[in-house]
Amino acid sequence: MRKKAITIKDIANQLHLNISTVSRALKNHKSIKEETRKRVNDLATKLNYRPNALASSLRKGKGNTIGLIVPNVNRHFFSNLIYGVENILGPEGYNILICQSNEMYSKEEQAINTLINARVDGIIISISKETKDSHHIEPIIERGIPIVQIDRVLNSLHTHKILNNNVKASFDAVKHLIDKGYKKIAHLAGPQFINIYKDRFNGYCQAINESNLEDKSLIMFENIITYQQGYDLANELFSGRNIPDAFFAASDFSAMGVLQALKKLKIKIPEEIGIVGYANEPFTELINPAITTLDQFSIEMGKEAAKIMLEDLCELNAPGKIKQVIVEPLLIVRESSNRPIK
Amino acid sequence: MRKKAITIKDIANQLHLNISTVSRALKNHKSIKEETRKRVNDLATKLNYRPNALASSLRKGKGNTIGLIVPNVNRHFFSNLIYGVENILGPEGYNILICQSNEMYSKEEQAINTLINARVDGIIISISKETKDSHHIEPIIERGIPIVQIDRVLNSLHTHKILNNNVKASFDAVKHLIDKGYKKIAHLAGPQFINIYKDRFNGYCQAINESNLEDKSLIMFENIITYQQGYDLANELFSGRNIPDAFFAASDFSAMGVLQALKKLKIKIPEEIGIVGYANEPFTELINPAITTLDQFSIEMGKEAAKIMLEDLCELNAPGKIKQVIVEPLLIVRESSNRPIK
DNA sequence: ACAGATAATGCAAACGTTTGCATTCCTATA
DNA sequence: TATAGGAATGCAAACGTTTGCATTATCTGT
Repeated sequence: MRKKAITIKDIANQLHLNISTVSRALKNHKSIKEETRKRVNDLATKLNYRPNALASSLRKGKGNTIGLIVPNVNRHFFSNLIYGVENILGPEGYNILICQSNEMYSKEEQAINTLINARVDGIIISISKETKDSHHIEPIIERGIPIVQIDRVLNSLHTHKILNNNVKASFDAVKHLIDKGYKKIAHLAGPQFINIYKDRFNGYCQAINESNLEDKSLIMFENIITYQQGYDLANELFSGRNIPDAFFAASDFSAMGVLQALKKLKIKIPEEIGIVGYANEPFTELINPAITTLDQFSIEMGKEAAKIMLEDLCELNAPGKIKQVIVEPLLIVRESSNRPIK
Repeated sequence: MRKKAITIKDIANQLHLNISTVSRALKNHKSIKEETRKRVNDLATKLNYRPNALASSLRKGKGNTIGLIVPNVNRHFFSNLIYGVENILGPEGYNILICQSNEMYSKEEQAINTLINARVDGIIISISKETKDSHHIEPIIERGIPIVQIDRVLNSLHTHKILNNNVKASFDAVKHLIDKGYKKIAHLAGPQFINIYKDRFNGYCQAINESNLEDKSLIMFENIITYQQGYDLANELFSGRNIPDAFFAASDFSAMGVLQALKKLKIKIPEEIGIVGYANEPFTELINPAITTLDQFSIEMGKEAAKIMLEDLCELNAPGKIKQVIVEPLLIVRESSNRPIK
């Protein structure tokens, strides 16, 4: 039973003005007499007039909306990205259209179509696990829609990018473990076809190789990123003999799994075994011992993406100029790796 | 340098058809010959045609978009709500426009305006802390835009509501502690002007009052919802004499604070002191001892809200019929309160 | 071969703005 | 007094669809 909305036409009729005059009055156009402007605005508020953004967007050819595609909105890292993006773009008058890929290529493709059809002014995307080619992204580029890739990116795609320096961060983390006197450091890695996990592994390798460790062999366990995987692996390892004395995990969750397993086994952390995680999940500082980890500044990353988007939208960037922001994660040393140096 | 987009007009011209025919062909209208339908569709894909959703929405008077207003997108509970909503509404072809109030009335009001102007088909909202009147919500109702309140609600407002049964859940939690033999149960409460915290306090009161405890006095500490507040309070309490033997916290974070403080003090959990939190934050099951808590089914709540919205949008609901869904949280008993009953 | 029905397509208005250009109405100046 | 010039407003097209109604093409049965 929705009653029809008030339009500028209604206002124009009541005031015996032309719609164009009303339109201009509402936009504070300079060539409108102060008096009529007031009359128009007064009536508008009295009638509870709301401009129809759809009509405006259609006419102007842009909708003040940007699309955001993430694998999942409820994962800590991604919801922080959203938060950052919204915090910059919201106050600038942009609407945020949210899409989830649920880690599926097909849904990502669908989301892109939706956003193109909605005539968004720009798209910020963190790609799904399944995404290995940019076929579905081409239409965005063809249409000249500004696009920013964030964290999980297709390197081959020539777009703005916001990246974490996963290599450096991982290098720092492992270096820190070495400095603390750990000599046999294992890496709990994520799937290597995802750029961020690959990079974390590389950082680990570099640090080991550049070290003065006698034994520079790499101990890498792939696909250990959940709590349970970490927990099980630790138990398995410590029933054997050749055991590492430190873990650098590509995920806080697996680090947590290891930590809990070790605690049950009465192994002293950090005295006997050191642990470093990745992502600075909220729980890492709440647990005892608190877990050393890397903060990714996820909110900042979202903000950076939004800023670059904004620059593109306002055409502040030289056309075709590609920007790349590398965010340096910060090693947060906590108890789980902080043993006195001998 | 955005080249102009293909429209049905372009297709019509190339095929010497009328735009209305093209429009109908693309929509699989029955009165279009199979052959022309194919010709149209083929050319459309060849030209990479994308329907302009703005134009369509304008013409049809509805945009297949729903607005979602939450205090913060990156809080676990709210991002789960979003996840639930998106999971139902996305596949139905609805776009989700996200707004944050940042717990401010003014931003909430602004968000509502934005959404009305965008001509969303419906609004799902979880109100901010500051929101105590519904003045800013009236315009939504006046316009007959379907609205669903979720979790944090204005009770006085006659709208669909998705609620957690905070009273019952809290009652259960405290009852559980009593059953486990705890005799002096304190409540760490949130700000009492927010409905959910008020309800949790009420559930606590009821359980104590209905119990067989000798001492039925209520021990309530208000505004203890962060980790630090819980931590500090516990330390303060245990330096005195008259100390509780169990805590029911309205927040997992303060429960965690208490737990860590007690662990440092070498107090045995759950043998000496029992702890129950609220919300089933991820960390509650990762810590040792794992924290007993209440799962709110936040994703389910989002889904329920979306479903009711969908019913309204499809006019399946009798007009004016208000629905209210009460989600019953589930007590998840873990170690922190699970001592053997004497 | 033709009326009448049915299938397929075309016409034009409408959705609510924005905006370049045209028009009107003043006021100031020569 | 005629007029240039600016201030204020009006006119109408355009944005890209959708849709009721009108029109034309095709078919059926007699």
